[in-house]
Amino acid sequence: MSAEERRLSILRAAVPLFAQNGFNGTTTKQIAKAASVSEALLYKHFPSKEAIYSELEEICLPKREISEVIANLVPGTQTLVGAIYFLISMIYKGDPHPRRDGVTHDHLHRLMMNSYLEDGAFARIFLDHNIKYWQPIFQNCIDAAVASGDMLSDWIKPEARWWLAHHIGVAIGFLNLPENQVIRYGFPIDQLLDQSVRFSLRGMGLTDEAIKTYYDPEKLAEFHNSLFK
Amino acid sequence: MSAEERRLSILRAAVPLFAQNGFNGTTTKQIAKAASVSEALLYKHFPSKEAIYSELEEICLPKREISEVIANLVPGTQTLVGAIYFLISMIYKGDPHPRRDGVTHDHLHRLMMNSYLEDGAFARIFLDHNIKYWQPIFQNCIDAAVASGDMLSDWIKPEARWWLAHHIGVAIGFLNLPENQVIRYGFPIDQLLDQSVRFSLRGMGLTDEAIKTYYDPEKLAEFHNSLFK
DNA sequence: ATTATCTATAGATCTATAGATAATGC
DNA sequence: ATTATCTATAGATCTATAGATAATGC
Repeated sequence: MSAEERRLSILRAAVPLFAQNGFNGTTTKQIAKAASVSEALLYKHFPSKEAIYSELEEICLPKREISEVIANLVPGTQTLVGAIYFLISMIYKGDPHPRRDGVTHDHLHRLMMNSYLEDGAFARIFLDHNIKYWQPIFQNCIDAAVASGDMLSDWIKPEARWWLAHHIGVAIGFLNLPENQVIRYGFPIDQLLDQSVRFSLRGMGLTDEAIKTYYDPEKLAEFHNSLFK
Repeated sequence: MSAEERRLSILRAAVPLFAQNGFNGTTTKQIAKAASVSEALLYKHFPSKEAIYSELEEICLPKREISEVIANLVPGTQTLVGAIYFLISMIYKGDPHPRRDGVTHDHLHRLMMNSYLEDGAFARIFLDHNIKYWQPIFQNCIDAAVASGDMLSDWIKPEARWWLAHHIGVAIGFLNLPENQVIRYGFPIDQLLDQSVRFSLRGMGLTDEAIKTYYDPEKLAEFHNSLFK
């Protein structure tokens, strides 16, 4: 195996371990075993365990930017509703078909959450990468929705509209990581995505009329899946 | 020092360490040093490092339940708005004056976040404890707000109203833990609490009219502080 | 006498390196 | 020749315990 291939295979092997057990909970021995190499070889490719950890982002960014598909849709209320549904369901549940070979959504999510408890470096790289694609979509759609009267233009900061929807997605994903349910919502968990999207759309300032017109969870779930064909 | 006193002093010393560095990032040596005792003594009071970690909750629950103050207010829209503001600001920023000797809000928050990445045991204990006080307040206030026409009664599940407001609080607290800002909101960070509360109130189904009438951030900040006198 | 505490250390494990060997490509 | 890889191990550190000593309260 060439140096570069081996390097990547080590990183791929390290992702699930660091994701599940955090930096301190993962040993170089575990990584070596998962990558089927000796511990010594790790240090030929990386100066330290710390270096392996900090270079994980290299294989965690998606190859094909799915949000590009959305970027080509006509900006408007319908697209906005779809984008918010898509944003929240992607953060919460991830891709139906993973787009990063071997790196699942759960791994990525846990690496992000670990990062927020550390210096945030990994999270920053990942968010910066993604926000590039999302920001113009949201901005244009919001402008269009406001112009068409579907969205209130009041006290809310434009960026707060999508960031707080994003935050709802992060929260429902994060707080429901443990297998043993921590939060007892008092309603079936399979309604959580729907409730969160509606809550966010209304919080963002979309009128209840517009939500009724444009938010169709079944159609959106279909649309969501169609993006991954 | 008596056995019980020593036990608690060890737990108190361990909190900042586990909070900052997680379970695997904390050593028994560090705990012993922070508690000014020998490592051997730790094991007279606890069977293992794991046991120290899992018993931290003992000193993390507040002595005086601040939400009891709110429970005595008249249920209604005004109280609901106050309670939501209070809930979110407490999760995000914590008490102005810490109520758990030595255990700061930041420690508690980090222990919670670590727990969600583990088995959720600590988080479950803590949430169960608190929800007891909050749930009836929210339930009664929402009923009253709906009855008075200040709150829509539509698709939203009653429990989703407060849980998703709670989630917003968790998210803004969690995603802003790193000293180096990860999220670039595009508006001043000191407006984040206000934006989050408004977003939540609207998402919950409070009418914009009711928000205008009952939500006064300055009064609420004052009220918030008055609770800790 | 009992309780609280310490010193010393066992035994395991962890990160990282030194030095040797096998495989590859010119 | 160069590159990829391994075995073996140094040196540090980690959790936990054994056994001794100091302090306390009847």
